[in-house]
Amino acid sequence: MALEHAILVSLAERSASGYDLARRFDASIGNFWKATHQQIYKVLARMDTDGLVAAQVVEQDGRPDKKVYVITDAGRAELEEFSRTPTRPEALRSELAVKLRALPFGDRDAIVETVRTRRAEHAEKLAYYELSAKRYYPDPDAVPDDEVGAWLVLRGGMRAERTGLEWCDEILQTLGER
Amino acid sequence: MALEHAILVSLAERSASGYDLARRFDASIGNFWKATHQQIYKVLARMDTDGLVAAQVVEQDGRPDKKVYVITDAGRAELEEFSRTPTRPEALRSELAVKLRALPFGDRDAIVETVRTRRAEHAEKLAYYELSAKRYYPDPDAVPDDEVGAWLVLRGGMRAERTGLEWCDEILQTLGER
DNA sequence: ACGTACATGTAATAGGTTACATGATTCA
DNA sequence: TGAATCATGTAACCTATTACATGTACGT
Repeated sequence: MALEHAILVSLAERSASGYDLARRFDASIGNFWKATHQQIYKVLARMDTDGLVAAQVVEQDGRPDKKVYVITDAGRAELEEFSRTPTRPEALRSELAVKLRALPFGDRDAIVETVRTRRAEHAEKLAYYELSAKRYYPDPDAVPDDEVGAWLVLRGGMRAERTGLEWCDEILQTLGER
Repeated sequence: MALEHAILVSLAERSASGYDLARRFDASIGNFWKATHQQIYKVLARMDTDGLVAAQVVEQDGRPDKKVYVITDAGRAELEEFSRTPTRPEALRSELAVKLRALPFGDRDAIVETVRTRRAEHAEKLAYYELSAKRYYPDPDAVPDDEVGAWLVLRGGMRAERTGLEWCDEILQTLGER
């Protein structure tokens, strides 16, 4: 399971509570790995019993107590081990593709509308990535060594969104001509 | 669940046994929706009891009997309904991205090797798609109306592979410089 | 008075993977 | 004799989603 490893990476960068992690999975990490808070709490609990992370209860005033999780040596070892295991090609599942194949058996206008919506989603995400890039890495030739990974992931995200957007345009143009 | 719909699309195109479907999910449909034969048999059985498909046992000589599944009217209605429901953005999960973020905590050489492997996979798949395109759609301006969906999906596949490949090149170049 | 942020979880269900199981035919 | 193709499934397990559940503090 790679959610485990995504959490380890996140905790290696900075210790956090389950709640904090859930927010990270809504933003930065969420750009390439989605997870809900329910799932995070569950996996975190198992990782705790497995010794990959250690929890420390922090009392706060005016706010509920929180459990701050810290990556352990075993966790760091697991992360290193993970980096050494081969990654198999991602099993892709494109519902949009299923719908395109369903064109002869479905509602063409509705499918076109779905593509328009998808196009807007790609455009929005691309704009967001470009803004992040400008903000955090104003000079692409001066990205700090320990942030190259994050930078490359951001670059990948931009590429993927741009490609998705262009694909939508091709679909709309092709279907519009007929 | 969209596996259900992928199966309906496939059966709408042509009736098939579970085994046939499993092979299609290894090739054509498998380019955008993965499923194993175990999963297909399970879902197919449920779809049968739900009345979306109907099975007919065909005896063969020299080969085991097979159950040929045919899409029913209810199945066609479900497919049309599916084409009308909005599709939410795909929840992406990129293990490669997790590994890139793990660069400061892992084995750099191993990660680079993973990227090289991934690059080769993209190249292979791209070549395969391009061959398919040349074979089945030699004239892109003369794609039959009922095959535009399939053609557009193929185009999307090519775009995605090319983008993945280019991303790998960027990663290798960036990491090679440091 | 209402919504949002903070904070952590359980329970039920759905979806998916891996391993196991069987048996005939065809081809090298 | 052994591997590949045809053909269909069960069982155990893991992963993920959706719904439910609770309670404080702060701002408007």
